[in-house]
Amino acid sequence: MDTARKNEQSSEIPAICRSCEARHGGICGVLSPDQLKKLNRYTKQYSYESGNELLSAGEEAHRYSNILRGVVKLSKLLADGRQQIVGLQFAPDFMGRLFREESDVIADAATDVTLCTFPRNVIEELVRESPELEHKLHEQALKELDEAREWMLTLGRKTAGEKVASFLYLIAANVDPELADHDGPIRFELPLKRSDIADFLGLTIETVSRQITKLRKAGVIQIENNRTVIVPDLERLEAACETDR
Amino acid sequence: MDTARKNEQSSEIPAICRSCEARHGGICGVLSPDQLKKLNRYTKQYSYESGNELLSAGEEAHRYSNILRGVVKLSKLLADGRQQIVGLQFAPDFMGRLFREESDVIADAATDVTLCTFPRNVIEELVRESPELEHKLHEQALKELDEAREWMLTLGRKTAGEKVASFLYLIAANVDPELADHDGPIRFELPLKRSDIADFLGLTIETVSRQITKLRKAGVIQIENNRTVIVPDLERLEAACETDR
DNA sequence: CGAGCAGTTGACTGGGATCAAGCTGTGTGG
DNA sequence: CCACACAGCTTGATCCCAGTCAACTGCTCG
Repeated sequence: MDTARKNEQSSEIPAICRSCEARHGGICGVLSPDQLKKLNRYTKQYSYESGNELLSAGEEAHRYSNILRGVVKLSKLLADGRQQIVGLQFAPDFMGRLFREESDVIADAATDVTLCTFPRNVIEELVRESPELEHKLHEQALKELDEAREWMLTLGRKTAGEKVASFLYLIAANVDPELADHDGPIRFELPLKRSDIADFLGLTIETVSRQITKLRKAGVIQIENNRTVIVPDLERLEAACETDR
Repeated sequence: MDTARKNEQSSEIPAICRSCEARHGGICGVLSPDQLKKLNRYTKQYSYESGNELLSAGEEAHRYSNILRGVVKLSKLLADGRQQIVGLQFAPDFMGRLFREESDVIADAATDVTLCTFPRNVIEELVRESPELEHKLHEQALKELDEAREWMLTLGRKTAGEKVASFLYLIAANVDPELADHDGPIRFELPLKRSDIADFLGLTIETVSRQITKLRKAGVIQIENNRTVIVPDLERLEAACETDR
């Protein structure tokens, strides 16, 4: 019977995976119990404190990862130290540049982070034998491309005030996606400190600070403890993302 | 015999595909003769003059395309008309956002463009039955993501002079990839007019013009006819991409 | 208590935007 | 053939937004 077969299969799923939240949204969701068992033989979990480097540019990445907890910032550097954050990744995203020896971005823990890591070659072999896995990763890449392009518009054409509003909106939407059509106030922790926000927006920390103050004085947001933000009306914040001229 | 079999197979490739240059670098290269024949039943070629719109944001894309000739710009708009180019595509790139009803970018012909187009559902069916095709498209998506992130660094952290140098360097490298380690002068046509360059760099046309003049006076580039550029020493141009402070 | 990090605020500066004029090539019609 | 219009580009004068430099607050940790 079908349900019996399902139960039998799921009983073969490694215990550590069965209790793993990343399995549902993450790439492991498309793997068969056998594949999960194979992968599980080589996985290792690591935890990092906020600020630690997970992967540096040009370094050969021996392992890929799922993000189980926390926020990872991907950034790029110029020779003289100027920095730009080019992506943020949240659980249960897959992290790592497939089909390439080395990464050209730096990955840092923006918050405390836990990763479930696997060796390059194991993942690449699984990708070869599982079109579903490749499809899943392909979709994630397209999603990241959409996000990067949206962000290029922000970086290239928005004012400082609009940039800060856009960042807050991005976090508000990402932290609680199901609140998108919810009308009440939204409250969340910023995963980045001011200097990271500045690196994300192509601004300085002073400008970020001033624009946050401005949004606060305009009543669009409220601030607690520098890191906790309350958005009383998400639509007002959304409007601030592109009307500041 | 193997070679005989190959010849027999290749004789089944549709004539129009056999003479198509995009087949080698493009996605069609991974398709079997049978798949090519199937696809070929639904393909249509279209040509567009520079400036024409190929696809508008929010519009449902019924067809995907290979770019056979020309340069396509992908851009995004804000409500008040501010524009940002978020990607450039050259032959033989594949064009279209897979697995999504509608595109969130506008595609315009930056130069005269010829496309080989196919219906959405045919491509998506081929992707489902051919892991090689999905892999090829996945790799292109990752390449575009790398490019987008490189450009985010330029948009967020470079000065106007560095931005313009970076753009010229990008074109010089893309137009003639095999000239990468070639020492002599490089000469090429800019595929974009000044206003497009400005939209690509997040600048105004006046600033673009001034910075081009500055590079010309510094001897980094020479200009003929506003559109033709000569780079006597690619390394000097490369240096100008991130040392302008 | 002091050291040090994160954030805010103020005064001043400067790079790129804005506004405006002029230049150059190209096509069009008399 | 010239006169004209127009689009693409350049150059100049001025302005303003965000960067820079600096001082200060608040918090945490030793």
